[in-house]
Amino acid sequence: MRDRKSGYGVCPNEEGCPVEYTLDVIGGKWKGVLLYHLINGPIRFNEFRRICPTITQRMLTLQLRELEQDGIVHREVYHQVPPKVEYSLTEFGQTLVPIILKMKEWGEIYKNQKSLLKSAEAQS
Amino acid sequence: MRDRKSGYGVCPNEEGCPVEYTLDVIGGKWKGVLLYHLINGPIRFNEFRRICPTITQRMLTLQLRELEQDGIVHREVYHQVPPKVEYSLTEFGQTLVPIILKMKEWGEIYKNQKSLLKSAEAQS
DNA sequence: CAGCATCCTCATCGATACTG
DNA sequence: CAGTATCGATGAGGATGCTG
Repeated sequence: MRDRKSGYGVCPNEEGCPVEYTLDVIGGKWKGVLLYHLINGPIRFNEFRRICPTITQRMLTLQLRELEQDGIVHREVYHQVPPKVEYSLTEFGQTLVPIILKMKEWGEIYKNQKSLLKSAEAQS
Repeated sequence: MRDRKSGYGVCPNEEGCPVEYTLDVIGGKWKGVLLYHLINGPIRFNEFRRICPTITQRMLTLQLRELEQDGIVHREVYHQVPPKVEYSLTEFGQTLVPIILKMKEWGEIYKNQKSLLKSAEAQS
């Protein structure tokens, strides 16, 4: 992911790939999850680490930076000791909320159902 | 992507990551695009290659296989000469259509707007 | 036509150590 | 607390050649 330089516009002769653009923004390994949690309000760096213990510090930083650069996430630095940084959705980021929620919804519904369908298809 | 073995369930202590599951299914580099085009009906292998000229044969095969294994896409083989294989959305795959369309919508709207917001934020 | 197999490259990601 | 820097391993992905 994040090969936007060469990534977006992979279908040069055709207009119909805005889906790809969207996926490029939210399709990172962790971005969906991070965004999902940001819906409820600002989150601090180490809060994320608690929420997703398996994400490495490095990845968390990188993914957040990308979201920040895409204008999805705002990074608010409080210059104090100890330091405090809060991440939140920008107005632009808010426009993604419906999609995130739909993905959440779908995941909840079909997370289990899929295995059923798969085994059913395997028999046919 | 497609590290489902270790990928899904990265937030072990928490339930709220169905988003991740969904992204795992549609988040592949090309899956979104492939699915998007399948909304309009079955597509043959080389049709895809025409639609997305930059995708390699190998990648196309792999991505389609994954979608097939996830029960999203159906692969219909016509045993004839020359061979013909048609890919289509399964019923299960159809449940993803609203999400795909929402992503398409978002991509269309914000593809341009983003750059505006970004430059605006850069100045602040 | 619609692939599979192989080789190889380069980006991604994790682990570890260090910092304002 | 919230990172950055560096190194090394892994695996995604491209190029090429062959097949039913």
